[in-house]
Amino acid sequence: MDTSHDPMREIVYLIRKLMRAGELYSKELDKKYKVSAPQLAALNVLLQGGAMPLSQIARQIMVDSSTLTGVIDRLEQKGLVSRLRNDADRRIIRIELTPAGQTLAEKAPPPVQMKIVKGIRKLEEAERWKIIEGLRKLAEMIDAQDLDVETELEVF
Amino acid sequence: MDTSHDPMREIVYLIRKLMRAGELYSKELDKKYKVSAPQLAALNVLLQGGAMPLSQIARQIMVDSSTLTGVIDRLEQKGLVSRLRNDADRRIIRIELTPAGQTLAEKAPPPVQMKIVKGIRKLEEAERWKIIEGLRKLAEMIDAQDLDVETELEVF
DNA sequence: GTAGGATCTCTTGTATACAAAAGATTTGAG
DNA sequence: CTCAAATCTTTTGTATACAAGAGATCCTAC
Repeated sequence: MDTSHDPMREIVYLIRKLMRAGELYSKELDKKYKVSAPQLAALNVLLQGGAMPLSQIARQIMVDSSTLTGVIDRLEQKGLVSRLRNDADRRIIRIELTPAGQTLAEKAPPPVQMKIVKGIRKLEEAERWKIIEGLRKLAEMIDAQDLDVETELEVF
Repeated sequence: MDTSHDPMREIVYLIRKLMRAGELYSKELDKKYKVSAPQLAALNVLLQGGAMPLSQIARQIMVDSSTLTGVIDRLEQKGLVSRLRNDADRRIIRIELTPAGQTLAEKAPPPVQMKIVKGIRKLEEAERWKIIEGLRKLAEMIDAQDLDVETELEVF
């Protein structure tokens, strides 16, 4: 994709590249630790926050509940978490780490795009802050707007 | 996810958020134009570069060939592209836009994360360049390294 | 000319992802 | 108290994604 003349396209291209790196990192994690990045993300949330409902984990790692159901299924099959029906409100299923899950969550790398982190580590402090500020601004923009494809036909 | 005290985690969190925005944007595109973001990306590459083999499209939009097979399948079912067996080298299948595909590729928004683009458009010129430079650095880092999960256990 | 490797596409298997809707349960309005 | 609305998890359907390998075809040595 030729991005040499359009800053807009270049940013999008670069973000796409970062996304890919994240996906490849997940595959690598899966090979070495037998857990994917989303699975590890869930384990980490549980390690930090203790047992909690599925919906709360979903919010924290920003995936749909229906997606997380499958993720938790696979973690349960591996014996890393267990489901507990809440007696006070029987709609809620509390997910908790098993001892094996706790051990893995403590020793495994964080559920993130490590290649990116490696890259960031090599940057100067000032560079790092420039990136953070830029990304924060983008994230704010995304929060503030709603999705609206229709009105954007003339953008490019 | 609490990112208040760790710049590393914050960057990763923000990138994750941008990734999600891209996915949601694709769903929205699909609803309005009946083509997803990867499908539109393929159409755009064809619009820019003319008919070309599947493998070349895959390289340009940075997906695996096996992934693109399915994407092209769905575009073909919708009558937006057609497959042509190359006579000189019968392994190669040239993908080309149909008239309908051409029309759609010309009128649809670019195959990108429009929410992000909308955000970027609102930034000052200087801000914009800060972000681009930061992302470029990250992308360079990612290019320069190989994936290595094992040695990263102590990072956090 | 032919055997072995390289290349291109497709198939199979697994894991995300979301939307929409279903099922179970709780809450709230009247 | 009861019935409708809201909430939580799961199911179903569709679309990415990659790895590994199969199948077809081409190319190179010999």
